[in-house]
Amino acid sequence: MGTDPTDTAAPRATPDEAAGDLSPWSTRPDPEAERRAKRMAVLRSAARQFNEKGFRATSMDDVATALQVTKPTIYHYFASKDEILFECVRLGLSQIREGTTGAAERGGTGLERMQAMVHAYALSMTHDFGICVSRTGDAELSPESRAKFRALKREIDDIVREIIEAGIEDGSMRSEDPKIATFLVAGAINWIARWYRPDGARTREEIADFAVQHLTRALAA
Amino acid sequence: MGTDPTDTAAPRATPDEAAGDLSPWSTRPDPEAERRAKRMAVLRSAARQFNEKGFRATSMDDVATALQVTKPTIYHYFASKDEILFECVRLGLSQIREGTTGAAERGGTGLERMQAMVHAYALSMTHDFGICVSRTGDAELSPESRAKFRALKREIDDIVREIIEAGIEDGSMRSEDPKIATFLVAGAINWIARWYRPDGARTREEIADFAVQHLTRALAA
DNA sequence: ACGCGACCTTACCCGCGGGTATACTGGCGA
DNA sequence: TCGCCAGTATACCCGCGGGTAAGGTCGCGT
Repeated sequence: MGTDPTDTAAPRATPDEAAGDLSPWSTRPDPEAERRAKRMAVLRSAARQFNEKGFRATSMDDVATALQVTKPTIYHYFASKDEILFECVRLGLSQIREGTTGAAERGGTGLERMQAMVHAYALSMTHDFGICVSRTGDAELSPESRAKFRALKREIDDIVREIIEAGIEDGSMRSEDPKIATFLVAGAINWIARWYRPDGARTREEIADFAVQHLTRALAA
Repeated sequence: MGTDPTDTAAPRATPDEAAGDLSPWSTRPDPEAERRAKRMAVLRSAARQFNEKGFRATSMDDVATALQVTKPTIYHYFASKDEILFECVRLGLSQIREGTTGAAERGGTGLERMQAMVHAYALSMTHDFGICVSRTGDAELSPESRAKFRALKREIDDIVREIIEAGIEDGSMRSEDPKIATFLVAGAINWIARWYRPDGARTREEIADFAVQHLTRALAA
């Protein structure tokens, strides 16, 4: 049993000093990178099932069995179902934010930045966590998570609105009500998550490109 | 008790013949109109709560107590929670369909019909049952209801797409992919249900008017 | 060697909520 | 005056699912 010398690992060099844990030697199977990888696997699997069956209709047993483990294993990595959902939408929102802020900070006219922004945003809506953002209603989160969720979504809306306002200011765009225009644009993009299918007639990129074309036409001066 | 002659009704004329039940005399408190009114009250109350808290988070007790009755009373009028949700979305969808088909069948260019269609559709998304349509995911319905729900939604999409295609044909509109354009337009409109608040800065009509202006600009030739 | 701690299991708890069995009431027709 | 039926209530059932208690195993550092 325990006496079997399964010496599968590489030569274990005795760390000549307490050189921290950065040494590429040390323990082979990684300290906590594995933990993060497992957390990530849980989130991916959960997000996919949430998107398919809905959050409430997906039980923790569903999440666990999809990963071939049992429920308490999941709870070893996450405190609650709410935390899992929140992490999913947080990941989705940070991906969207990276894309949209990247577009906002690049050079060019407002219209050009808008084009880059729509492209990045639309692409995000075809990936698991982005879909999760669109499909998750405020009601499914705990009050605290809901507050953070709303704040993060609001950030995205603000970025979009600021780009539109900048475009109006520099004359490359026009709209009588940038606030409502923002909601309509965001709605068209968010809704992609509801109908996009990976095996559909169009690729992600084609959809994103078309969304850019269609949505900017409504605002171009 | 029962001897109290509460003769609140109009003079009860003895029906001189078995003249059916169409006579405006006959029994005062109506035969089944009241039943329909009560069913409708249940649906209204349920829809509002579904929109506010979400379908799964709204219990049948919630629906009942909001109407100052108890659960079995609700089940006297509806067979299941699923039926209630389905009736809500059916009402919402038929309202949308009336508006959009009305627009499709009126005269004028494709663009003009599109304007009328967007206006009616957007208006529907600011009313209880329309909001219900937008917020209800396929996953919350039973398999049978889900199939019907999808078929009805598909009808709406078809109407929108046909208007767009007609507009392209008559030269009043242009788009490289009417199918995806339909989804983007429908998405922008459906999403209204997610952010519209009756006490917001804009009235329903203002929002609908602006949606017309914004969304048709993306497709006008 | 030994024990400790990370990890994963089996087995369980318990509240919530959809739905029901049953019984009471009041009004209408005969 | 009797019974029937629509309508409503009280009290209950029970399965589902989030979350936990407690124990086993493996691999590491000492």
